[in-house]
This record gives sequence, C-alpha cells and structure tokens, in this order.
Amino acid sequence: MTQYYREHSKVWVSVDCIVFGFENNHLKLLIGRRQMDPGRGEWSLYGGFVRDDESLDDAAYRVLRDLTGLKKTYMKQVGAFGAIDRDPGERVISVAYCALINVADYDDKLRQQYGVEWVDLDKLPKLYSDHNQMVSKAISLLRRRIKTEPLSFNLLPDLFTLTQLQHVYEAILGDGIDKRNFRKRIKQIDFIEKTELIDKKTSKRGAALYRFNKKLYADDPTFKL
Amino acid sequence: MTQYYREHSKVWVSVDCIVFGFENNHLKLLIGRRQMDPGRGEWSLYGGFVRDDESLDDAAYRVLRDLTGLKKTYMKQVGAFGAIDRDPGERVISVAYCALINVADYDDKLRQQYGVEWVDLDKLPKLYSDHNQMVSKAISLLRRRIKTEPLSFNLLPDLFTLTQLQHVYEAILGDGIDKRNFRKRIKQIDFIEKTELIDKKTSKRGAALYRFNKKLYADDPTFKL
DNA sequence: CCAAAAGTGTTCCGTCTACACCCATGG
DNA sequence: CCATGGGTGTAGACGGAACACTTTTGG
Repeated sequence: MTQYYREHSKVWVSVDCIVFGFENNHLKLLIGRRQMDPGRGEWSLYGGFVRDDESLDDAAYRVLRDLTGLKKTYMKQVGAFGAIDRDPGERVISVAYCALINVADYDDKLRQQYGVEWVDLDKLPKLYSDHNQMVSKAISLLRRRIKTEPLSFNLLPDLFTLTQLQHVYEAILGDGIDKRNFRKRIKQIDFIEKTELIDKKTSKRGAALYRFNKKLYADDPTFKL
Repeated sequence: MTQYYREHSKVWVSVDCIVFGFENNHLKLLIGRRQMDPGRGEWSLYGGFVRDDESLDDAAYRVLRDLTGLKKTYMKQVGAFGAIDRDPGERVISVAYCALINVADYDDKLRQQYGVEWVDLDKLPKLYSDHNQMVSKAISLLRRRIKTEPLSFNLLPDLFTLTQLQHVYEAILGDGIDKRNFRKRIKQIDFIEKTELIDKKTSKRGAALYRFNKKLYADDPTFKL
C-alpha cells in the first residue's frame, strides 16, 4: 500500500504568519530580519516548518505562540504558496496564515528578544521570497472579510472607543468614513455594547468605552458594516 | 546550509480538483470511485501528487488536463488541508483547487475511461477523507466570488442565452432570481454582448444568444451582479 | 390555436450618503 | 477661555425588490 505513496517525492512544508496589529491609527505588520540562510538578513515574515505530529492549523498556532506568547488569537489560512523556486534553498511549500492581535497584548521584551518589529503596512519593505505576495493576499482577504465578520475587535483591547473602532476600519479599508454614519450603524449592532466606563486618555471630555459581546454575536452571527 | 532544512521532515503534498459543471439547470461535480488503497471504492475527488518540477498551480492544471484534456480552464486555489490523519494511509497535505468547466467541452468517452461521473451537487455522497469539506469551502468561495467576478461564463458554451445564464446564477446562489431584474442588470454590462444569432433548441420562439467579451472585460474589470 | 419560453417597465421602499454644529473638559 | 476630541439628526439620492402581461412560433 505505501508503495503507492513511495512513487512520489515528499517536500518540506512550512507555515508563515502574517501578523497584523493596530497602533497610532495605522495597520502594522510584524516582520523581522531572517537569521538563517538562505536569505539571511532580509526582511521576512515569521514562520516555521510543519511537524509530523501537528496539523497545518496547529503549526500556525504554535509558530505564533512561540513568537508572541499569545494563545487565543484570530487566525485564518490565507493560502498555499508553491512556486518551484520560491525558496532559494530547497523546494519548500508554504502555507500562509493571517493573524490579528492586539499590540498591547504582545510583551515588548519578547518582541525584542525575537528581533521582530511592527512595521507600518504602507511602509512595508521588500520581503524575503514571496512573502510580499502573501501579505497582499492577506490584505485583500481582510478587506473583504471585515465587511461581514467582526474582525476589528481582535486588533483592539477588550474595551475600546468608537473613534478607535472607526480608525481600525479606516486603516483596513484604506479611506475615511463619515463619523455620524459610522456611529449610526454601530448603534444598530446589539453585540457592540456600550459600557459605563469612560476613557480619558485620548480626550479631555472622555469617550464611552464599548465592548464586543462574543456570546451575543454567537447567538446571532450576522454582521454587516 | 541544507542542514537547516534537514532538521525537519518532509511530507507528501497532493492537489485535489473540485470540478464544477452545469447541466440541466443544476450544478454538478466530477467525482469517481477511488481505484487505489487506501479508500479503494469510495467516492472521491480527482487528485494527484505534486512533483518536484512543478508548482502547486501547475500540478493542479496537469491533474485536470490529464483527466479532461482541457487546457484553458478557470482554476482557483481553495486552500490547503492538513489535518494529521486526513489521509488514512500516510501523512499527506492536500491543496484543493476549484475548476469551472463547460460540460459539453469534456469528451464523454474520456470521462468514462477515467471512471468519473457528473453528480448533482445536492445529491453529493460522502466522499473520501476530507473531500466533502473541500467541496463545502469551494462552494462558499464560489458563492462569494460569483457576485464580483464573471465566473458563470466558464460553465457555459461561448454562446448562451440569458435564461441559461440566469439558471447558472440560480444554481450557484441556491435560489430564484426575478427574470426582469436579472435582464435589466445584464443589459448594463458592456462585456456581455448580444449576438445576431438565435438559439432555437430551447424554445419555439427562439432566444438571442449572448457572448462574454473577454477583451472588453479586461479593459474594465468591474463586475457586479 | 395553444402551449411554452422569450422578452419587456414601473413603482415602492429601504439603505447609503452627504453634511455642520454643540458639548464637556483639562490645561 | 480655548483647543481638542466626543457626540448627535435629517434630507435627498440611489439601488434593489416586487410585480404581469405581450410576443413568437412549432406542432
């Protein structure tokens, strides 16, 4: 039976994590300098090889957890990248995953330890291999999904102001949104709850803090911005 | 340098083709009985292993061409499937691809020779391994994309009637569309050209035949049904 | 002459968009 | 007291959905 498999050759399979964050009203990407050959010193996504005892998804979660210490992150497969010479060393097929994390949850000591940086998405340098393509695909997926799935909350703290939320949408969609229209729409969404708490950090008057109610969303998972 | 790779293990990678067709106003899927172990005799998508000298996309095109003889088909990656035990024999990661073909272009002798059949999508049996999941994902991708990309033409002959076109949309989206609203929208789309030809096969009165003008679409690739 | 599919417009309603001013507060 | 960001409503435009009858012709 294994004869059937043996006729064919195996390849290395890796996962690469496209980690988005949100800071100073800008989308950021977590990238670092490659510390191994081939491509040593080039900017690169953070990745790792898939092991025998883990699924692709598990591999992606492991790689992200290794890097950030974060466990329950939003993660979605972007796609498999398999050009013959995409890796300059050997034939490696890579499966890209897109993660959305709250920058504040990421211990900055750990970040420095791994030598990765938050880079502004619109100042993204040339990356190793086909990583720029992966990022492009991730962004276009993100832009499409943000309209029908409550993704933005993954980029924010548990409590956030409506202005922050609006800035996330603007950063992802790439242009401005009318404040009144935005807030009108948000008000109609049950699972975005206003709390009694006030955030005084960003303004003198203070802004109401909101919260994403996961349970309410699970009850009625319809979303349309 | 290769030391770096050697620390990790390789896996088999295959591609599986989800081939959609359209016949008798229904979406059909091309599936066959597996002729090898493991899973001999089970219904299955048609697939093959990725070779050293071809990219993932090339592998998918090769597998589809082997099966159907068709070269310039619409094809899109659906995603990578990598559960540890998804293949009952060995660890195999599979990348699923979705193809849309015109049933009439597929030589029926060839089809029989390969022992594959067109099966109504809503009568789809239990398939081998995780192939049902692949199909589900392909359909949901298709439903989303059909609204913003001119995909339906791939399932039809070069010349088609508006009624046929409408049936394709109904089959994919899964419910009825108002004829007048549909035709109103189609009329606004420049790259769907009315020809002087009349199709008399489906009605006594005859229906105008239309054509998808690829060049016009390439000039202005905006589409919204 | 009739069955069967092709073809054709209008009205209504809900949704999206544009738009400008007052409020509260810390410094 | 003023600079700064927070918060609010309305009117007009637009697009999508509902809806029924006439035309053509092969048998």
